[in-house]
Amino acid sequence: MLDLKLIRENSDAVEKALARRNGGFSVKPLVELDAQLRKVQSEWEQLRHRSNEISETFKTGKVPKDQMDTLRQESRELKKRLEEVEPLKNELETRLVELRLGIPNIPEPTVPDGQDETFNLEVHRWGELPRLDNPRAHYELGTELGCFDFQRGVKLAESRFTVLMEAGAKIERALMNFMLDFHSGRGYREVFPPILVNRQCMIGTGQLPKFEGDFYKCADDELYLVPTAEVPVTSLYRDEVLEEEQLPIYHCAYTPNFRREAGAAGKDTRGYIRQHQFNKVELVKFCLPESSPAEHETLTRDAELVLEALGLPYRRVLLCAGDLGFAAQKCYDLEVWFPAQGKYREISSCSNFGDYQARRANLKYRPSDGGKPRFMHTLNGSGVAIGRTLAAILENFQQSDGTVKVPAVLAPYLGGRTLLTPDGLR
RNA sequence: GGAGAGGUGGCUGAGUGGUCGAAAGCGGCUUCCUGCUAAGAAGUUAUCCGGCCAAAAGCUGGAUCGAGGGUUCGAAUCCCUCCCUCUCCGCCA
Repeated sequence: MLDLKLIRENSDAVEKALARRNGGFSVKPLVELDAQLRKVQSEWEQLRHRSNEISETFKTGKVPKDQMDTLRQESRELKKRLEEVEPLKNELETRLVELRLGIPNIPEPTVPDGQDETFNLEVHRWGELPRLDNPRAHYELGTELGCFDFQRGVKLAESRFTVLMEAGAKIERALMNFMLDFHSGRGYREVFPPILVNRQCMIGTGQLPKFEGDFYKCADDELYLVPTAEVPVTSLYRDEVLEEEQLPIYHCAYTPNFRREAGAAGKDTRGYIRQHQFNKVELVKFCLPESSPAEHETLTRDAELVLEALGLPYRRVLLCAGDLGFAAQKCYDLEVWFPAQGKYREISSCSNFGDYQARRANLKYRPSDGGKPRFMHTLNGSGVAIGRTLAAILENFQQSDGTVKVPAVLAPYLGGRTLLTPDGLR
């Protein structure tokens, strides 16, 4: 959510900044509604004021008998008028909030222009690409090695659900534990949040109300399956005022994630890249406004270190304004190399949200100089997506004999076994 | 799921129709005193929105005692609906 005063007083500048995004967002209707609301609010306040005055005179008990009825009458008339003005005021307020919730964050100045991912800027690359004559796709290789059962996944749920079998399940679990241990050893406090969350959480981080169709919802309970751990973890301190000394706060969290992939028909239909349910370890930071740019860099770096520890070649990309997520003001994607596809694919997305989510979720801190509570800044990034990591390991570390060398850092989580063969892990 | 109790300021907790944005205590902040590891005294201490103001300060209006509605000139207080928490029972990994 953007600052209403900022929109009101700099609507042209805000409009211009938002124009860098796709989607034709305009604050004009919001500015008009705001002016209208303030007019109505002013009348409403005057009515309430007079009404309060009348009550006040009663309170003193010094009202002559003959005036009491007149005042009572006036108050009743005020109330009648209020019954017209108040619903209007409420309606305008509701609409204003709805409009505000529908406005995305403003791209930060260092974010490049551009409408789509072709305008994203590569920041750097890491790792050597594997030399493979005929790299096989992770889904073929993984099925052969008994890691995936795609058909039965569909039988149990529907398309884009997969059963991980034996070595596949074990490596997935090893990755989960490895990433959690990795990050909690680097100052990220581990949390394991609810996977069903209420609507307020989804609004707080920016998923709702704009993207209603993208998420799974429990019909009878007004609860949503989390599309990312970002949602519950960012909401941890919702409606709280923390002390400045408590910041920054770093959390890491594993959750399964659920996405309807509504707009993704035909994309990545084969394989383990795009699932309705997938595992991810997420990093979330809460910090002071002035430190969020630096925190963004270190958070992204922490995600990169996971890929480096695993030995997976990747590149970092700075997203252009048109490719930026709704709530983000700046975002780096980490893309891991998929030899069979011959391209880099997103495996982590690290965003700085500024105070955008903090306004929505009401995340504040009290400055140590004793000033008024202020909105903090929030950041998060995948640290990293586990399913895609498994797929990348299969593709990058496959060998000519059909086996896969599993990264050594996972050995402690696999009973020391790091060679994936058709007969399982050895 | 059943029965009961309850939701008040950063916390504890009083308040059953106006004198209540709210006692008291704790905590926080400021000043004073003293001076040595702690204590005393006084004052101060919620959030949000609007207006005046270039802005801050300040002044001023409005809202907020779980949420929404109702009764009344007037609601933390009375009535209705909903949500949540706690205790006991039941059920259950």
